[in-house]
Amino acid sequence: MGKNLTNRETDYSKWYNELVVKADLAENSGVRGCMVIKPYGFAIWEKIQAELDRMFKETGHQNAYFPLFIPKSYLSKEADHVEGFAKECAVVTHYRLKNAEDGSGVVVDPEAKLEEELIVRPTSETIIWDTYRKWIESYRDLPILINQWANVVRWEMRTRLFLRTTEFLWQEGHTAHATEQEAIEEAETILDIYGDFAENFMAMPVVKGLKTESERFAGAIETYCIEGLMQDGKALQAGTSHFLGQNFAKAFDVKYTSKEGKQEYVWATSWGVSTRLMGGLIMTHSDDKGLVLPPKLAPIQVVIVPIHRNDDQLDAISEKVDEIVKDLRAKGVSVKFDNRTTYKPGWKFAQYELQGVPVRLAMGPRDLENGTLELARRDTLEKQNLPQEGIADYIVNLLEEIQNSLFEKAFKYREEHTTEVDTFEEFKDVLKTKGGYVSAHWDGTKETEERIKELTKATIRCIPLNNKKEAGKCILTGTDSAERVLFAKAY
RNA sequence: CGGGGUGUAGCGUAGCCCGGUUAUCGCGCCGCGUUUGGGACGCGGAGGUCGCAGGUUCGAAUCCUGCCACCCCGACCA
Repeated sequence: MGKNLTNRETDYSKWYNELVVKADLAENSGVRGCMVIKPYGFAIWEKIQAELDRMFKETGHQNAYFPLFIPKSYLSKEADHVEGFAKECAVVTHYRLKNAEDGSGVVVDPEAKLEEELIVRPTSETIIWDTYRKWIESYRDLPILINQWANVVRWEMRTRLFLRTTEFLWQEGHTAHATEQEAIEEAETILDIYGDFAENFMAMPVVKGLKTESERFAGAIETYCIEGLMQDGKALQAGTSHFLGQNFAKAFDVKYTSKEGKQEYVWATSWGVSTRLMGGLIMTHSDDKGLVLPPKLAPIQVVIVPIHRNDDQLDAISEKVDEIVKDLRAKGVSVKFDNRTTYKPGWKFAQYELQGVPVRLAMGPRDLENGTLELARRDTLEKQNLPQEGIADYIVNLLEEIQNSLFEKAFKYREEHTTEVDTFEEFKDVLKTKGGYVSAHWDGTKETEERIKELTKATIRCIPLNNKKEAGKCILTGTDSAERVLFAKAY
Protein backbone atom coordinates (compact mmCIF):
# COMPACT_ATOMS: atom_id res chain seq x y z
CA MET A 1 0.00 0.00 0.00
CA GLY A 2 2.77 2.33 1.01
CA LYS A 3 0.91 5.59 1.32
CA ASN A 4 2.56 7.69 3.90
CA LEU A 5 -0.20 9.50 5.68
CA THR A 6 2.11 11.56 7.74
CA ASN A 7 3.71 12.92 4.62
CA ARG A 8 2.46 16.38 3.88
CA GLU A 9 2.04 15.58 0.22
CA THR A 10 -0.30 12.73 0.98
CA ASP A 11 -3.38 12.33 -1.12
CA TYR A 12 -5.90 11.24 1.46
CA SER A 13 -8.54 10.49 -1.10
CA LYS A 14 -6.77 7.27 -1.94
CA TRP A 15 -7.39 6.14 1.58
CA TYR A 16 -11.01 7.02 1.38
CA ASN A 17 -11.34 4.93 -1.73
CA GLU A 18 -9.73 1.92 -0.27
CA LEU A 19 -11.01 2.11 3.20
CA VAL A 20 -14.42 3.38 3.72
CA VAL A 21 -15.98 5.04 0.81
CA LYS A 22 -15.89 4.99 -2.87
CA ALA A 23 -17.10 7.60 -5.26
CA ASP A 24 -18.56 5.26 -7.71
CA LEU A 25 -21.45 6.22 -9.93
CA ALA A 26 -22.65 5.22 -13.34
CA GLU A 27 -20.17 6.17 -16.00
CA ASN A 28 -20.88 9.30 -17.97
CA SER A 29 -23.71 10.10 -15.62
CA GLY A 30 -22.59 13.65 -15.21
CA VAL A 31 -23.11 13.22 -11.49
CA ARG A 32 -19.67 14.12 -10.37
CA GLY A 33 -18.14 14.28 -7.00
CA CYS A 34 -20.76 12.23 -5.24
CA MET A 35 -19.89 9.49 -2.87
CA VAL A 36 -21.29 6.12 -2.05
CA ILE A 37 -20.89 5.56 1.63
CA LYS A 38 -20.18 1.93 2.29
CA PRO A 39 -21.75 0.20 5.31
CA TYR A 40 -18.67 0.54 7.49
CA GLY A 41 -18.33 4.20 6.64
CA PHE A 42 -21.99 4.79 7.23
CA ALA A 43 -21.74 3.11 10.61
CA ILE A 44 -19.25 5.79 11.59
CA TRP A 45 -21.63 8.48 10.38
CA GLU A 46 -24.40 6.90 12.44
CA LYS A 47 -22.23 7.10 15.54
CA ILE A 48 -21.55 10.76 14.83
CA GLN A 49 -25.25 11.38 14.30
CA ALA A 50 -26.24 9.61 17.49
CA GLU A 51 -23.90 11.61 19.70
CA LEU A 52 -24.68 14.98 18.18
CA ASP A 53 -28.38 14.27 18.20
CA ARG A 54 -28.21 13.47 21.88
CA MET A 55 -26.34 16.71 22.57
CA PHE A 56 -28.82 18.78 20.59
CA LYS A 57 -31.75 17.26 22.39
CA GLU A 58 -30.13 17.77 25.76
CA THR A 59 -30.02 21.48 24.96
CA GLY A 60 -33.67 21.67 24.05
CA HIS A 61 -33.59 21.14 20.29
CA GLN A 62 -36.01 19.05 18.27
CA ASN A 63 -35.69 17.38 14.92
CA ALA A 64 -37.92 18.17 11.96
CA TYR A 65 -37.76 17.78 8.21
CA PHE A 66 -38.22 20.26 5.40
CA PRO A 67 -38.51 19.72 1.64
CA LEU A 68 -35.60 18.94 -0.63
CA PHE A 69 -36.90 21.29 -3.32
CA ILE A 70 -36.97 25.02 -2.86
CA PRO A 71 -38.84 27.35 -5.22
CA LYS A 72 -36.31 29.47 -7.03
CA SER A 73 -37.89 32.70 -5.87
CA TYR A 74 -37.25 31.89 -2.21
CA LEU A 75 -33.56 31.97 -2.78
CA SER A 76 -33.58 35.52 -4.05
CA LYS A 77 -35.15 36.99 -0.94
CA GLU A 78 -31.94 37.45 1.01
CA ALA A 79 -29.39 39.28 -1.08
CA ASP A 80 -26.15 37.97 0.43
CA HIS A 81 -27.55 34.49 0.59
CA VAL A 82 -28.31 34.36 -3.15
CA GLU A 83 -24.94 35.83 -3.87
CA GLY A 84 -23.33 33.03 -1.88
CA PHE A 85 -25.19 30.07 -3.26
CA ALA A 86 -26.59 30.96 -6.70
CA LYS A 87 -23.50 29.75 -8.51
CA GLU A 88 -23.70 26.24 -7.14
CA CYS A 89 -27.35 25.27 -7.32
CA ALA A 90 -28.79 22.29 -9.13
CA VAL A 91 -32.07 23.31 -10.73
CA VAL A 92 -35.12 21.19 -11.52
CA THR A 93 -36.84 22.47 -14.63
CA HIS A 94 -39.11 19.60 -15.70
CA TYR A 95 -41.16 16.94 -14.00
CA ARG A 96 -41.57 14.27 -16.66
CA LEU A 97 -39.70 12.19 -19.19
CA LYS A 98 -41.00 10.46 -22.28
CA ASN A 99 -39.77 7.88 -24.77
CA ALA A 100 -37.71 9.41 -27.51
CA GLU A 101 -39.39 9.20 -30.89
CA ASP A 102 -36.35 7.63 -32.49
CA GLY A 103 -36.36 4.92 -29.83
CA SER A 104 -33.00 6.01 -28.46
CA GLY A 105 -34.21 6.06 -24.86
CA VAL A 106 -35.96 8.65 -22.76
CA VAL A 107 -35.87 12.40 -23.18
CA VAL A 108 -37.17 15.30 -21.15
CA ASP A 109 -40.78 16.00 -22.08
CA PRO A 110 -40.83 19.65 -23.13
CA GLU A 111 -44.53 19.75 -22.27
CA ALA A 112 -43.64 19.15 -18.64
CA LYS A 113 -41.80 22.36 -17.95
CA LEU A 114 -42.23 23.75 -14.45
CA GLU A 115 -43.64 27.23 -14.20
CA GLU A 116 -41.18 28.05 -11.47
CA GLU A 117 -38.00 26.09 -11.34
CA LEU A 118 -37.10 24.29 -8.15
CA ILE A 119 -33.70 24.44 -6.52
CA VAL A 120 -32.26 21.36 -4.89
CA ARG A 121 -31.44 22.75 -1.45
CA PRO A 122 -27.84 23.84 -0.98
CA THR A 123 -28.96 24.69 2.60
CA SER A 124 -32.44 25.19 3.97
CA GLU A 125 -32.55 28.69 5.45
CA THR A 126 -34.97 29.99 2.86
CA ILE A 127 -37.57 27.27 2.95
CA ILE A 128 -37.39 27.04 6.70
CA TRP A 129 -37.80 30.76 7.20
CA ASP A 130 -40.71 30.78 4.85
CA THR A 131 -42.25 28.16 7.11
CA TYR A 132 -41.32 29.96 10.32
CA ARG A 133 -43.26 33.01 9.16
CA LYS A 134 -46.41 30.92 9.45
CA TRP A 135 -45.44 29.43 12.77
CA ILE A 136 -44.47 32.56 14.62
CA GLU A 137 -46.99 35.12 15.82
CA SER A 138 -46.30 35.75 19.48
CA TYR A 139 -43.32 35.89 21.81
CA ARG A 140 -44.96 32.77 23.26
CA ASP A 141 -44.02 30.90 20.08
CA LEU A 142 -40.35 31.57 20.70
CA PRO A 143 -37.76 30.30 20.74
CA ILE A 144 -37.97 27.75 17.95
CA LEU A 145 -35.05 25.35 18.20
CA ILE A 146 -35.10 22.97 15.27
CA ASN A 147 -32.54 20.69 13.74
CA GLN A 148 -32.78 18.71 10.53
CA TRP A 149 -30.74 15.74 9.37
CA ALA A 150 -30.66 15.90 5.62
CA ASN A 151 -28.73 15.81 2.40
CA VAL A 152 -27.89 18.93 0.46
CA VAL A 153 -26.44 19.56 -2.98
CA ARG A 154 -23.83 22.12 -3.90
CA TRP A 155 -22.60 22.02 -7.44
CA GLU A 156 -19.00 22.80 -6.67
CA MET A 157 -16.56 23.10 -9.50
CA ARG A 158 -14.05 20.92 -7.79
CA THR A 159 -14.90 18.16 -5.43
CA ARG A 160 -12.93 16.12 -3.00
CA LEU A 161 -14.14 13.01 -1.24
CA PHE A 162 -15.66 13.77 2.16
CA LEU A 163 -14.44 17.34 2.17
CA ARG A 164 -16.36 18.77 -0.74
CA THR A 165 -18.74 16.34 -2.39
CA THR A 166 -21.55 17.51 -4.63
CA GLU A 167 -24.13 15.90 -2.38
CA PHE A 168 -23.41 15.58 1.30
CA LEU A 169 -25.15 14.57 4.49
CA TRP A 170 -25.34 16.97 7.35
CA GLN A 171 -27.40 18.39 10.12
CA GLU A 172 -28.58 21.95 9.93
CA GLY A 173 -30.06 23.72 12.90
CA HIS A 174 -32.30 26.75 12.45
CA THR A 175 -33.45 28.70 15.43
CA ALA A 176 -35.59 31.77 16.00
CA HIS A 177 -35.39 33.94 19.10
CA ALA A 178 -37.04 36.97 20.61
CA THR A 179 -33.82 38.78 21.42
CA GLU A 180 -30.44 39.36 19.91
CA GLN A 181 -28.72 38.24 23.07
CA GLU A 182 -30.58 34.95 23.12
CA ALA A 183 -29.68 34.23 19.51
CA ILE A 184 -26.01 34.96 20.10
CA GLU A 185 -26.07 32.67 23.11
CA GLU A 186 -27.63 29.95 21.00
CA ALA A 187 -24.92 30.26 18.37
CA GLU A 188 -22.31 30.01 21.13
CA THR A 189 -24.03 27.06 22.80
CA ILE A 190 -23.90 25.17 19.54
CA LEU A 191 -20.29 26.09 18.99
CA ASP A 192 -19.53 24.61 22.39
CA ILE A 193 -21.37 21.42 21.46
CA TYR A 194 -19.35 21.17 18.26
CA GLY A 195 -16.13 21.79 20.13
CA ASP A 196 -17.04 19.25 22.78
CA PHE A 197 -17.95 16.68 20.17
CA ALA A 198 -14.80 17.24 18.09
CA GLU A 199 -12.47 16.99 21.06
CA ASN A 200 -14.15 14.42 23.27
CA PHE A 201 -15.58 12.08 20.67
CA MET A 202 -13.50 12.60 17.55
CA ALA A 203 -10.37 13.21 19.62
CA MET A 204 -9.69 16.08 17.24
CA PRO A 205 -8.49 19.25 18.92
CA VAL A 206 -10.15 22.34 17.51
CA VAL A 207 -9.78 26.06 17.78
CA LYS A 208 -13.04 27.87 18.37
CA GLY A 209 -13.19 31.23 16.75
CA LEU A 210 -14.89 33.82 14.64
CA LYS A 211 -14.65 34.03 10.88
CA THR A 212 -13.55 37.23 9.24
CA GLU A 213 -15.97 39.05 7.00
CA SER A 214 -14.80 37.41 3.82
CA GLU A 215 -15.05 33.89 5.22
CA ARG A 216 -18.42 34.47 6.78
CA PHE A 217 -21.55 32.52 5.80
CA ALA A 218 -23.71 34.13 3.13
CA GLY A 219 -26.31 36.08 5.07
CA ALA A 220 -24.71 35.88 8.51
CA ILE A 221 -23.78 38.72 10.85
CA GLU A 222 -21.24 36.55 12.60
CA THR A 223 -19.91 33.09 11.85
CA TYR A 224 -18.44 31.01 14.66
CA CYS A 225 -16.38 28.01 13.68
CA ILE A 226 -14.31 25.13 14.90
CA GLU A 227 -11.08 24.56 13.01
CA GLY A 228 -9.10 21.34 13.09
CA LEU A 229 -5.54 20.82 11.93
CA MET A 230 -4.82 17.82 9.76
CA GLN A 231 -1.64 15.75 9.69
CA ASP A 232 -0.48 17.40 6.49
CA GLY A 233 -0.48 20.82 8.10
CA LYS A 234 -3.67 22.06 6.49
CA ALA A 235 -6.62 23.37 8.44
CA LEU A 236 -10.11 21.99 8.16
CA GLN A 237 -13.23 23.94 8.96
CA ALA A 238 -15.12 21.27 10.83
CA GLY A 239 -18.28 23.06 11.83
CA THR A 240 -19.93 26.46 11.77
CA SER A 241 -22.55 28.22 13.83
CA HIS A 242 -24.00 31.45 12.48
CA PHE A 243 -25.62 34.38 14.17
CA LEU A 244 -27.91 35.61 11.41
CA GLY A 245 -29.23 38.71 13.11
CA GLN A 246 -32.57 39.72 11.65
CA ASN A 247 -31.52 39.26 8.03
CA PHE A 248 -33.69 36.27 7.33
CA ALA A 249 -36.54 37.51 9.49
CA LYS A 250 -36.64 40.67 7.42
CA ALA A 251 -36.25 38.86 4.12
CA PHE A 252 -39.07 36.46 4.96
CA ASP A 253 -41.10 38.87 7.05
CA VAL A 254 -41.04 36.87 10.25
CA LYS A 255 -42.40 39.03 13.07
CA TYR A 256 -43.81 38.34 16.48
CA THR A 257 -45.89 40.39 18.87
CA SER A 258 -43.90 41.15 22.01
CA LYS A 259 -45.18 41.27 25.56
CA GLU A 260 -45.54 44.98 25.07
CA GLY A 261 -47.78 44.38 22.06
CA LYS A 262 -45.19 45.59 19.54
CA GLN A 263 -44.36 43.90 16.23
CA GLU A 264 -40.71 42.76 16.26
CA TYR A 265 -38.54 40.86 13.85
CA VAL A 266 -37.13 37.64 15.30
CA TRP A 267 -33.42 36.91 15.69
CA ALA A 268 -31.94 33.85 14.05
CA THR A 269 -29.13 31.34 14.05
CA SER A 270 -28.19 28.45 11.82
CA TRP A 271 -25.49 25.87 12.29
CA GLY A 272 -24.26 22.68 10.75
CA VAL A 273 -21.75 19.90 10.53
CA SER A 274 -21.48 17.44 7.70
CA THR A 275 -19.95 14.22 6.49
CA ARG A 276 -16.84 16.36 6.23
CA LEU A 277 -16.33 15.44 9.88
CA MET A 278 -15.52 11.94 8.72
CA GLY A 279 -12.82 13.37 6.51
CA GLY A 280 -11.49 15.19 9.56
CA LEU A 281 -11.55 12.00 11.56
CA ILE A 282 -9.54 10.15 8.95
CA MET A 283 -7.06 12.92 8.34
CA THR A 284 -6.45 13.55 12.02
CA HIS A 285 -5.63 10.03 13.16
CA SER A 286 -4.92 7.66 10.31
CA ASP A 287 -1.49 6.20 9.74
CA ASP A 288 0.23 4.16 7.08
CA LYS A 289 -1.66 1.03 8.01
CA GLY A 290 -5.04 2.63 7.55
CA LEU A 291 -7.70 4.20 9.67
CA VAL A 292 -7.29 4.82 13.35
CA LEU A 293 -10.64 5.41 14.98
CA PRO A 294 -11.24 6.85 18.41
CA PRO A 295 -13.08 4.23 20.49
CA LYS A 296 -16.07 6.48 21.07
CA LEU A 297 -16.85 6.59 17.35
CA ALA A 298 -15.61 3.18 16.26
CA PRO A 299 -18.44 1.01 14.95
CA ILE A 300 -16.50 -1.97 16.28
CA GLN A 301 -14.42 -1.28 19.38
CA VAL A 302 -13.00 -4.74 19.86
CA VAL A 303 -12.51 -7.49 17.34
CA ILE A 304 -11.65 -11.03 18.35
CA VAL A 305 -9.76 -13.25 15.94
CA PRO A 306 -9.55 -16.98 16.63
CA ILE A 307 -6.46 -18.89 15.58
CA HIS A 308 -7.09 -22.52 14.94
CA ARG A 309 -6.21 -25.53 12.85
CA ASN A 310 -9.45 -27.42 12.98
CA ASP A 311 -13.08 -27.24 13.99
CA ASP A 312 -12.48 -28.72 17.42
CA GLN A 313 -10.03 -25.98 18.25
CA LEU A 314 -12.40 -23.34 16.93
CA ASP A 315 -15.17 -24.74 19.10
CA ALA A 316 -12.98 -24.65 22.17
CA ILE A 317 -11.88 -21.11 21.43
CA SER A 318 -15.42 -20.00 20.68
CA GLU A 319 -16.54 -21.21 24.06
CA LYS A 320 -14.00 -18.98 25.81
CA VAL A 321 -14.60 -16.10 23.45
CA ASP A 322 -18.33 -16.19 23.99
CA GLU A 323 -17.78 -15.48 27.66
CA ILE A 324 -15.54 -12.54 26.90
CA VAL A 325 -17.97 -11.19 24.34
CA LYS A 326 -20.76 -11.41 26.88
CA ASP A 327 -18.70 -9.62 29.51
CA LEU A 328 -17.71 -6.86 27.15
CA ARG A 329 -21.22 -6.32 25.86
CA ALA A 330 -22.47 -6.14 29.42
CA LYS A 331 -20.04 -3.26 29.92
CA GLY A 332 -21.28 -1.49 26.80
CA VAL A 333 -18.37 -2.37 24.54
CA SER A 334 -19.14 -3.23 20.92
CA VAL A 335 -17.44 -6.47 19.98
CA LYS A 336 -17.12 -8.54 16.87
CA PHE A 337 -16.01 -12.13 16.96
CA ASP A 338 -14.75 -12.88 13.49
CA ASN A 339 -15.00 -16.65 13.33
CA ARG A 340 -15.13 -16.85 9.58
CA THR A 341 -13.11 -19.76 8.30
CA THR A 342 -12.95 -18.26 4.83
CA TYR A 343 -10.25 -15.80 5.86
CA LYS A 344 -7.02 -16.46 7.67
CA PRO A 345 -5.83 -14.74 10.84
CA GLY A 346 -3.11 -12.71 9.12
CA TRP A 347 -5.59 -11.42 6.61
CA LYS A 348 -8.01 -10.46 9.36
CA PHE A 349 -5.30 -8.67 11.34
CA ALA A 350 -4.50 -6.52 8.36
CA GLN A 351 -8.13 -5.93 7.54
CA TYR A 352 -9.12 -4.68 10.98
CA GLU A 353 -6.08 -2.46 11.06
CA LEU A 354 -7.26 -0.93 7.81
CA GLN A 355 -10.64 -0.35 9.39
CA GLY A 356 -9.14 1.20 12.48
CA VAL A 357 -10.69 -1.10 15.08
CA PRO A 358 -9.15 0.19 18.34
CA VAL A 359 -8.50 -3.14 20.07
CA ARG A 360 -7.86 -6.58 18.64
CA LEU A 361 -7.81 -9.79 20.61
CA ALA A 362 -6.38 -13.02 19.26
CA MET A 363 -6.86 -16.39 20.86
CA GLY A 364 -5.28 -19.66 19.81
CA PRO A 365 -4.50 -23.13 21.17
CA ARG A 366 -1.56 -21.78 23.15
CA ASP A 367 -3.83 -19.30 24.89
CA LEU A 368 -6.35 -21.99 25.65
CA GLU A 369 -3.69 -23.91 27.50
CA ASN A 370 -2.37 -20.89 29.38
CA GLY A 371 -5.62 -19.03 29.95
CA THR A 372 -4.24 -16.04 28.07
CA LEU A 373 -4.91 -14.02 24.95
CA GLU A 374 -3.08 -11.55 22.78
CA LEU A 375 -4.19 -7.95 22.80
CA ALA A 376 -3.14 -5.43 20.16
CA ARG A 377 -3.74 -1.68 20.24
CA ARG A 378 -4.47 -0.09 16.91
CA ASP A 379 -3.13 3.34 17.84
CA THR A 380 0.31 2.25 19.02
CA LEU A 381 0.37 -1.15 17.29
CA GLU A 382 1.66 -2.61 20.56
CA LYS A 383 0.88 -6.21 21.39
CA GLN A 384 0.82 -7.89 24.75
CA ASN A 385 -0.19 -11.22 26.23
CA LEU A 386 -2.71 -11.00 29.02
CA PRO A 387 -4.69 -13.38 31.20
CA GLN A 388 -8.27 -13.92 30.08
CA GLU A 389 -9.30 -13.31 33.64
CA GLY A 390 -10.52 -9.74 34.05
CA ILE A 391 -9.94 -8.85 30.42
CA ALA A 392 -13.26 -7.01 30.05
CA ASP A 393 -12.40 -4.49 32.73
CA TYR A 394 -8.94 -4.09 31.32
CA ILE A 395 -10.40 -3.31 27.92
CA VAL A 396 -12.91 -0.81 29.23
CA ASN A 397 -10.02 1.14 30.74
CA LEU A 398 -7.86 0.68 27.72
CA LEU A 399 -10.52 2.09 25.38
CA GLU A 400 -10.61 5.20 27.47
CA GLU A 401 -6.86 5.41 27.47
CA ILE A 402 -6.76 5.08 23.69
CA GLN A 403 -9.40 7.77 23.33
CA ASN A 404 -7.34 10.13 25.48
CA SER A 405 -4.07 9.22 23.93
CA LEU A 406 -5.36 9.92 20.42
CA PHE A 407 -6.46 13.34 21.52
CA GLU A 408 -3.15 14.02 23.25
CA LYS A 409 -1.21 13.03 20.19
CA ALA A 410 -3.27 15.25 17.92
CA PHE A 411 -3.11 18.06 20.44
CA LYS A 412 0.65 17.84 20.63
CA TYR A 413 0.84 17.91 16.86
CA ARG A 414 -1.24 21.05 16.77
CA GLU A 415 0.81 22.77 19.45
CA GLU A 416 3.98 21.96 17.58
CA HIS A 417 2.45 23.27 14.39
CA THR A 418 1.19 26.57 15.68
CA THR A 419 3.78 29.23 15.12
CA GLU A 420 3.77 32.88 16.09
CA VAL A 421 5.45 35.13 13.56
CA ASP A 422 5.99 38.87 13.36
CA THR A 423 7.28 39.42 9.85
CA PHE A 424 5.94 38.50 6.46
CA GLU A 425 9.18 36.72 5.62
CA GLU A 426 8.80 34.40 8.59
CA PHE A 427 5.15 33.98 7.72
CA LYS A 428 5.91 32.74 4.22
CA ASP A 429 8.74 30.61 5.45
CA VAL A 430 6.67 28.82 8.08
CA LEU A 431 3.89 28.15 5.61
CA LYS A 432 6.30 26.74 3.13
CA THR A 433 8.49 24.61 5.36
CA LYS A 434 6.39 23.68 8.35
CA GLY A 435 2.74 24.31 7.63
CA GLY A 436 0.10 24.35 10.29
CA TYR A 437 -1.31 27.43 11.95
CA VAL A 438 0.52 30.68 11.78
CA SER A 439 -0.47 33.18 14.41
CA ALA A 440 0.12 36.70 13.20
CA HIS A 441 -1.06 40.26 13.41
CA TRP A 442 -3.43 41.53 10.76
CA ASP A 443 -4.74 45.01 10.13
CA GLY A 444 -8.35 43.86 10.05
CA THR A 445 -9.06 44.71 6.42
CA LYS A 446 -10.53 42.51 3.74
CA GLU A 447 -7.95 43.78 1.26
CA THR A 448 -4.98 42.67 3.33
CA GLU A 449 -6.54 39.28 3.93
CA GLU A 450 -7.13 38.91 0.20
CA ARG A 451 -3.60 40.02 -0.64
CA ILE A 452 -2.07 37.54 1.80
CA LYS A 453 -4.17 34.80 0.29
CA GLU A 454 -2.96 35.69 -3.19
CA LEU A 455 0.64 35.75 -2.08
CA THR A 456 0.68 32.65 0.11
CA LYS A 457 -2.59 30.71 -0.35
CA ALA A 458 -3.09 30.98 3.38
CA THR A 459 -6.39 32.29 4.70
CA ILE A 460 -7.46 33.51 8.09
CA ARG A 461 -9.00 30.43 9.63
CA CYS A 462 -10.41 32.33 12.54
CA ILE A 463 -9.97 34.90 15.22
CA PRO A 464 -9.76 32.62 18.25
CA LEU A 465 -12.42 33.28 20.86
CA ASN A 466 -10.00 33.00 23.75
CA ASN A 467 -7.54 35.36 22.08
CA LYS A 468 -5.41 37.43 24.34
CA LYS A 469 -5.22 41.09 23.42
CA GLU A 470 -1.75 41.96 22.27
CA ALA A 471 -0.71 45.04 20.38
CA GLY A 472 1.36 44.53 17.27
CA LYS A 473 1.82 45.45 13.62
CA CYS A 474 0.14 43.81 10.65
CA ILE A 475 2.65 41.48 8.99
CA LEU A 476 1.78 42.79 5.55
CA THR A 477 0.97 46.46 5.94
CA GLY A 478 2.57 47.29 9.29
CA THR A 479 -0.63 48.93 10.49
CA ASP A 480 -1.48 48.68 14.19
CA SER A 481 -3.27 45.53 15.28
CA ALA A 482 -4.83 44.63 18.59
CA GLU A 483 -4.64 40.86 18.41
CA ARG A 484 -3.22 37.94 16.50
CA VAL A 485 -5.33 35.83 14.17
CA LEU A 486 -4.78 32.28 12.95
CA PHE A 487 -3.71 31.79 9.38
CA ALA A 488 -3.32 28.47 7.58
CA LYS A 489 -3.67 26.80 4.29
CA ALA A 490 -7.05 25.14 4.31
CA TYR A 491 -9.03 22.47 2.57
C1' C B 1 -14.47 27.78 -17.41
C1' G B 2 -8.65 28.47 -18.23
C1' G B 3 -3.64 25.48 -17.83
C1' G B 4 -1.51 20.48 -17.40
C1' G B 5 -2.17 15.13 -17.21
C1' U B 6 -4.68 10.35 -17.61
C1' G B 7 -8.38 6.67 -19.61
C1' U B 8 -6.31 -1.04 -21.37
C1' A B 9 -10.43 -7.20 -16.80
C1' G B 10 -13.11 -5.71 -10.06
C1' C B 11 -8.24 -2.87 -8.68
C1' G B 12 -3.23 -1.45 -10.19
C1' U B 13 -0.63 -1.67 -14.78
C1' A B 14 2.87 -3.02 -19.68
C1' G B 15 2.34 -2.14 -24.71
C1' C B 16 1.37 3.59 -27.81
C1' C B 17 6.68 7.49 -29.69
C1' C B 18 8.13 3.57 -34.38
C1' G B 19 0.46 0.29 -36.63
C1' G B 20 1.25 -6.30 -37.92
C1' U B 21 -0.27 -13.44 -34.97
C1' U B 22 -4.18 -15.19 -29.63
C1' A B 23 -3.24 -7.48 -25.69
C1' U B 24 1.34 -7.93 -20.76
C1' C B 25 2.05 -8.63 -15.72
C1' G B 26 0.59 -8.35 -10.42
C1' C B 27 -3.47 -8.35 -6.93
C1' G B 28 -8.36 -10.04 -6.55
C1' C B 29 -12.10 -13.91 -8.23
C1' C B 30 -13.52 -19.55 -9.13
C1' G B 31 -11.93 -25.10 -8.55
C1' C B 32 -8.70 -28.90 -6.27
C1' G B 33 -4.93 -29.98 -2.78
C1' U B 34 -1.55 -28.64 1.08
C1' U B 35 -1.89 -24.75 4.79
C1' U B 36 -3.76 -21.45 9.26
C1' G B 37 0.13 -17.28 16.04
C1' G B 38 0.85 -11.14 10.76
C1' G B 39 -2.27 -10.17 4.29
C1' A B 40 -0.09 -18.65 2.62
C1' C B 41 1.63 -21.92 -1.44
C1' G B 42 1.15 -25.20 -5.77
C1' C B 43 -1.59 -26.60 -10.02
C1' G B 44 -5.74 -25.52 -13.06
C1' G B 45 -9.56 -21.90 -14.65
C1' A B 46 -12.83 -17.68 -15.66
C1' G B 47 -12.83 -12.66 -16.71
C1' G B 48 -11.45 -7.44 -22.07
C1' U B 49 -16.94 -2.54 -25.90
C1' C B 50 -8.18 -1.23 -25.12
C1' G B 51 -13.33 5.64 -22.48
C1' C B 52 -17.02 6.79 -26.87
C1' A B 53 -17.79 8.10 -32.08
C1' G B 54 -15.81 8.90 -36.67
C1' G B 55 -11.52 8.89 -40.00
C1' U B 56 -6.66 7.11 -42.31
C1' U B 57 -4.98 2.01 -43.58
C1' C B 58 -4.83 -4.44 -46.41
C1' G B 59 -4.58 -4.07 -40.99
C1' A B 60 -5.57 0.54 -35.26
C1' A B 61 -4.89 -0.16 -28.03
C1' U B 62 -1.04 2.27 -31.18
C1' C B 63 -1.80 7.54 -36.14
C1' C B 64 -5.67 11.82 -37.01
C1' U B 65 -10.39 14.54 -35.62
C1' G B 66 -14.38 15.29 -32.36
C1' C B 67 -16.72 14.12 -27.84
C1' C B 68 -17.01 12.10 -22.74
C1' A B 69 -15.09 11.02 -17.98
C1' C B 70 -11.49 11.32 -14.17
C1' C B 71 -7.03 13.54 -11.58
C1' C B 72 -3.83 17.89 -10.42
C1' C B 73 -3.31 23.45 -10.50
C1' G B 74 -6.45 28.26 -10.58
C1' A B 75 -11.57 30.88 -9.72
C1' C B 76 -15.77 28.73 -5.83
C1' C B 77 -16.80 26.21 -1.13
C1' A B 78 -19.18 22.74 4.90
